[in-house]
Amino acid sequence: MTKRGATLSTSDARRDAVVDAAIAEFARGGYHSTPISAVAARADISPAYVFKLFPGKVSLFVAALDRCYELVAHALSHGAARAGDADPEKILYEMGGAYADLIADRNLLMLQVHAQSAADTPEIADAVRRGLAKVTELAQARSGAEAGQVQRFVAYGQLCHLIATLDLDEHTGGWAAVLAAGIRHPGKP
Amino acid sequence: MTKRGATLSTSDARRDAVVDAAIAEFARGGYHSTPISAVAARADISPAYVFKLFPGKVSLFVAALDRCYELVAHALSHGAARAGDADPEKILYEMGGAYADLIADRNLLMLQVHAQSAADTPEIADAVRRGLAKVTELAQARSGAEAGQVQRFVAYGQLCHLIATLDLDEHTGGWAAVLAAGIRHPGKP
DNA sequence: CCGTCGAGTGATTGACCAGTCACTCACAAT
DNA sequence: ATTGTGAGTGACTGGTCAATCACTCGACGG
Repeated sequence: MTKRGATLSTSDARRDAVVDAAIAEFARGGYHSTPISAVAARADISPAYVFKLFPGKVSLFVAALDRCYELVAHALSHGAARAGDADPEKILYEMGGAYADLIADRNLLMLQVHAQSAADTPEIADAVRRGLAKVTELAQARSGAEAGQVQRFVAYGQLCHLIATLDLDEHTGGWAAVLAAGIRHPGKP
Repeated sequence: MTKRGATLSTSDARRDAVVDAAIAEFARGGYHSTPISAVAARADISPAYVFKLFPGKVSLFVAALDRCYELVAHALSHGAARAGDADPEKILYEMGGAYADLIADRNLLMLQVHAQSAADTPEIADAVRRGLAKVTELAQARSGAEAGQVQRFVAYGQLCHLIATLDLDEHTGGWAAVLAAGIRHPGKP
């Protein structure tokens, strides 16, 4: 997290704004089909200036991804806090609910999907591993659950990504209802 | 499945070869960063001829994806057959094993990952939904398992994709071992 | 021997995009 | 007033890629 609230030079503020724009744009188009100019336009600056704030396209994507996992970790942490000191299963359930709330707008979710697909770029793969490590360790530490429960937690998170990406719900067909059952659908209460 | 073995004009044989090449190349680079010329080179034809065999890049990708899900369905079907009429849980377990064997070379796995990321193209999203419907219905019908078990089956399949994409194994760190526990790692016995 | 039909290609076009560079402009300190 | 500094941009470059088209070549029937 860049030190928001601390004295903040204009260019650091810009950098943060560009990261926000990058999350939105990369979530829409993915890494390879999102031009820097789209991010620049959303942040209301010129494409050239993006390259003064970040050394290249990859590092901008990585910055967006780092921020994404930061937000996810933050949400999970709050979910765990909300559950208090219930049993592990219940704490994981609350964390899942907090995650569902966070990704309701789909940006953070799609960014993760696109990142997985772009993981042949080593810097991106590293960022995903870093983020996933943080999330996994946080889920395990805060819930006190066994490894198998944490594994299931992440697996259903991945399933949730698939469901959201494909816009599945019961009206898509019986098979879709099987996959989506009990998964809080992003964008719906 | 294209009628392999039936009398087959030269151009149909080419089309099949191009689909094979497309699976390999799209699995490497994903949809947006794989040029048609790469597929053409692997199939030993000119890029121009690819456009005579397929109306455009999207339909080539969709053809590759359709074939991918065909192979997956075939593998699951064999896994189910191997299990005989054991209990549903055991049949699903065998199907999972058959899937792990199939995707040992990662091409079919990575193609699915890339397809999910490219699902903002409607034709691709349709193809993924079609394939996933086939797989889900097959798993349910052949195993006789309840919806919840089938859902878990697919969720762990997605987790398996994540693990393979990021090359996770126990030596990546403790958190990776949590996620990868009991998952047959592609490319290892 | 000729025509034609399908396989296959070379060359090109038009668009797009990552990254660079020289430049302007506003402002602050001396 | 002058100078220095950092924010911000316009214009350009080199390269890539999807798609098109006119073309060649060989096989095969008459």
